[in-house]
Amino acid sequence: MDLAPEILKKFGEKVRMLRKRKGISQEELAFRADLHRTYIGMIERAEKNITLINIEKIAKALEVKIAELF
Amino acid sequence: MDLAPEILKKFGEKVRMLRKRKGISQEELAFRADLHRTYIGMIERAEKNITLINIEKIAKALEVKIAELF
DNA sequence: ATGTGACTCGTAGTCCGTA
DNA sequence: TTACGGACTACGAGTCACA
Repeated sequence: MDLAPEILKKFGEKVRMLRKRKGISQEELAFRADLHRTYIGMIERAEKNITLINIEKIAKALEVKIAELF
Repeated sequence: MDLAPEILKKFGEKVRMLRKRKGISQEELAFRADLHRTYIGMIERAEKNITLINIEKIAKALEVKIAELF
């Protein structure tokens, strides 16, 4: 991602907020979501255009509904 | 996509439902979302793991919030 | 009006590191 | 613990011809 669209920024911020609320690290979230450590960081920094399947994985790992991420 | 995960099926069905409710064709939706006609079809049939940016485009074209798609 | 196979190309996503 | 980099592979984006 060269230029981060608003939607990705919002999503990343939301993930970061919910992750911190749960008091876990990016690494721990990555583990729970079965995604790579560096990838979670990229999502929070809005550097990647995440796919639906991974959105679901993260929602489950954060124990929230997908709709709550928006 | 070889084997369609549940989340993609649900998403596709939802898009199709909302599109029909608006009484527009895949072609019309594609035009409004600035996406290709066949691509919309693939999403409704859960053949693609759609990314967040395109989810947003479709939500806008359907005039609903992203959260309403879940 | 929609489904499908085939195709190119860019990027999603992983893995190795360093600071 | 996180940011960021380079290199890599897999797969999503996007289009077409035809059924």
